[in-house]
Amino acid sequence: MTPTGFGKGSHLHLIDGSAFIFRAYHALPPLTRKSDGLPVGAVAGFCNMLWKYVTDERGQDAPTHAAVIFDHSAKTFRNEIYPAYKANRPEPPEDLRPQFPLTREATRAFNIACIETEGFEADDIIAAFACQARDAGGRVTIVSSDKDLMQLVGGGVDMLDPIKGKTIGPEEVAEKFGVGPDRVVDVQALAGDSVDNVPGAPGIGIKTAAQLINEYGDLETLLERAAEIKQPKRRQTLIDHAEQIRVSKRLVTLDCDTPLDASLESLEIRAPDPQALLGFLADMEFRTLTARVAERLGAEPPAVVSAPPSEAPAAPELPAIDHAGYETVTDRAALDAWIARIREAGHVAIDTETTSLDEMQAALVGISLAVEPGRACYVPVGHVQGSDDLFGQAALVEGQLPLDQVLAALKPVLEDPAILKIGQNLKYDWKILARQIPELGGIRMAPLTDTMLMSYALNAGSHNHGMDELAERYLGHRCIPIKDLIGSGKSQIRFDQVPIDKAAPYAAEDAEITLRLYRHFAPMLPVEQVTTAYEVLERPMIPVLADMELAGIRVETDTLKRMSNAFAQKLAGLEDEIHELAGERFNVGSPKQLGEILFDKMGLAGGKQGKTGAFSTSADVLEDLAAEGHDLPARILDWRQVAKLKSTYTDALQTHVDPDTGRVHTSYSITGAQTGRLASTDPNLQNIPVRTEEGRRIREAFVAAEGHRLVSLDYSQIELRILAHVADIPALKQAFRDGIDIHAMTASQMFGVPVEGMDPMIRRRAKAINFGVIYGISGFGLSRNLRIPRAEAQQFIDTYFERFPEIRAYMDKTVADAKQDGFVRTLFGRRINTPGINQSGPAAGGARRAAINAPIQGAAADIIRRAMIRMPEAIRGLPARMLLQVHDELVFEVQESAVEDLIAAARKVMEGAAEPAVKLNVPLIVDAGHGMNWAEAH
DNA sequence: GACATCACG
DNA sequence: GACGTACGTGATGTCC
Repeated sequence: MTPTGFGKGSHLHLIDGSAFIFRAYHALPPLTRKSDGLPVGAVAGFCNMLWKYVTDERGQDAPTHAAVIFDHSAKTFRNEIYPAYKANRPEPPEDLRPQFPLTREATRAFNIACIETEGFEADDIIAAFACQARDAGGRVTIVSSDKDLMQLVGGGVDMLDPIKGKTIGPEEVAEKFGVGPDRVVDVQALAGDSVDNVPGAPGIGIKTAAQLINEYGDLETLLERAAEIKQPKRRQTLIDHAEQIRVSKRLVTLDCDTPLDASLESLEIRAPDPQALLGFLADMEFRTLTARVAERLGAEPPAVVSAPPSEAPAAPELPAIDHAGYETVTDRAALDAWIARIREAGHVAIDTETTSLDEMQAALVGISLAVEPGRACYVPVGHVQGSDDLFGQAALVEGQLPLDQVLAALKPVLEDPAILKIGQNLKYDWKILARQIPELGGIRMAPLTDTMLMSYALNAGSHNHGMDELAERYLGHRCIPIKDLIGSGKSQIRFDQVPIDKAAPYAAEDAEITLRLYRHFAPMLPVEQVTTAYEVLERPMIPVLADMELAGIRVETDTLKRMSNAFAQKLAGLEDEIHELAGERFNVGSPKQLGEILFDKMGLAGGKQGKTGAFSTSADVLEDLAAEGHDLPARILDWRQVAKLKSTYTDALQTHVDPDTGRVHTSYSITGAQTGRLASTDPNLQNIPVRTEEGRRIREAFVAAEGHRLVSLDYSQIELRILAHVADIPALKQAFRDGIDIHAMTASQMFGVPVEGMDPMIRRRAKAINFGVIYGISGFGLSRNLRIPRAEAQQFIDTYFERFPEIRAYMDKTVADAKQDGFVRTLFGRRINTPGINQSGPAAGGARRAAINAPIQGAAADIIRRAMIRMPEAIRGLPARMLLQVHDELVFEVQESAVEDLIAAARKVMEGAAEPAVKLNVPLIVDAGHGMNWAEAH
């Protein structure tokens, strides 16, 4: 294509390549090329971003010219002006360095101009191109969100934040810097920049700088007239540091005269050469992207081979996932042949299809099996046709093997201790099969291994662990969406209504994918040193949780109904009162309408909040208003509390009582929380009210069966005890050994007051700090929690760290480890990835705090898991069942006569649960209670 | 489906 | 000086 010149009507995009790379690196988990282990995560992210950029629809706004600009070397002319410039930039991570040249290659593969010049920063090159293009009468868009480039905005130049998709024009720049783009460098010169090590004026930030520049017009005028400044400290700073400020300005000012190796014309947009682009992507072994690009370009995708290192024996090429080797089993001979295959292989990947996600209600529709990649079968047993009859039953499709015959044939295999059952979220299938053929005692599958739990042991913190996501991520395969079979929304059908020929490929694929995931993950466990965590903390949870869920807990619907009625009356009364106070009727449940009434109509203080610009009406805000004596917010708080209790608890809980068992059967997610905690859903039984008297009464509806009692045992202060152990804090450890009130001890040490006769207020503050520390405390957070001034909160924290210096050391070490390794570990070896830890900016704080919290919360989760896994054996012979787990509490149902025996046995297991893996140097203490219902037992 | 809110440890 | 600010969850109702 011949260059056609650059001028009016032309539109140049300048892409900040380095920003793309770092963004890609930190956004993605470490990824290596399969064949040789070359790190390619950042290249993958970079290519995905470029591809998204290239394929974005822009219509009229489409660029005519484009270039990606990179930094070439660390030393530039700025180091001659100021040697310390960018001196405190950390070295790029080890696994990122080899990826820099690959990103240049990627850019060329996309056929976009790739620009870098020795000795010049990307920002200056961008500036020079932008100035030239602007002077030639064209438009320029800088694709970056770097604030250092904002000085270039205006006169046909704007910016585009590639992540948020937001255009940055003069207004946005003014919003950020408080001055127009032409004065941005003046503000930056004054404020300096800690990241780039630009000194600026000490004690002056962007706000103050903008105020000064707006007052005096520009930096030179300001420095000349510095003597007129009223604030003495500020005046002296500017006078003393005038030279440093001028140097800073030279550092932040981008150079439009930077020499350029390429002409504007040469940046004209060119279509990529499919061969070159696909060749590069295949070489990088990016399966998904290669396929996507090939499809879009209408080209044949090249084979993506991850050849193993040449010295290793070649692994057999796996057949493609193409559904060709799938079989539908409809006769006894075929089923027996599959059972023989399973026996010979010694393992089987299994998946069940059912009519419902609720395992208590679900009926079995079919079973799929796989023993080797490329080959799987589906055994339909419950597909129906036609509509339901009067009893809600439809006719079975002809030709399916009888359900009971299939189950009776499979039971010996599924329970055979020599045959490994491989599944994805096996707890689901385990529960389904346990409920079948009750006359034969159900099917209790064993031994088990679970690809979802393997992924969790390896990758907790990096991503979720559902099959579709794992298949796409690790096998480069997109599964058939369930929506294609059952639809969605109102027209959704049950799986048993799906025709067998449509169901078979879907179901068989699930078994095959599971098998392939197993082959992928299993060898990684020892390499990543998570085998023990998987074997000890994950895998054994499956039957334990399945039995708890199947047991359920008895809930009295009548009690809930009575409460619902009482709440309804109370709500109606409160609503009348609220409308009266507001002077109009409105939806009390709408924060939007409430905000308008409180803050617009009544004019109460409490400005706008949040990114949506809406008023916050959260309990925090309303409590402050109520404390000032306003009645309306106080009534709203009352209404909210009752409404929550009614809707989430007394109403919703009734719908979860199983009609067959009269009990509520929650479902625990083993991989739902990043730290190793369980999560409870449908319904969530881990957040039943307890903190208020009115809420706690809901627990009265959770009752023991006839002749039984509920027993609750909970760990006392387990997270603080773990902190005392891992951070090795002598004062804390001693206090726990002596069994004294830990918060009172903390207060006594911090404020120098005796524990005896302590002011409850002081103790409350110490308690808040003790908890705050576990969460990665900040002065701001503590001040808000305690409603005290920030300075005071900060003072407490400083005193705390002074008194317990080991805590600071532990936190620093945890964060340093996370930064180096990309993960943290609990005492018991559980690994939690910390992908955001090396980010910069506001997100970094959150990642840092999460990294500090994870080993503590995670170790507590490990301990109770260890107790739960040992519990069935420890209480065998007692007429008792474990029903619920609430993070640090276990709830049992036991015959009246055995209450004390159960408490003794369970307490022994819980208090000794860390051992023998870890010998804690603080005692674990378990408190116990019992009663007719959960309120009494807790 | 996003957001705000609030229940728990 | 400024940034944004306690950790981990799930369910509900409103509003677009």
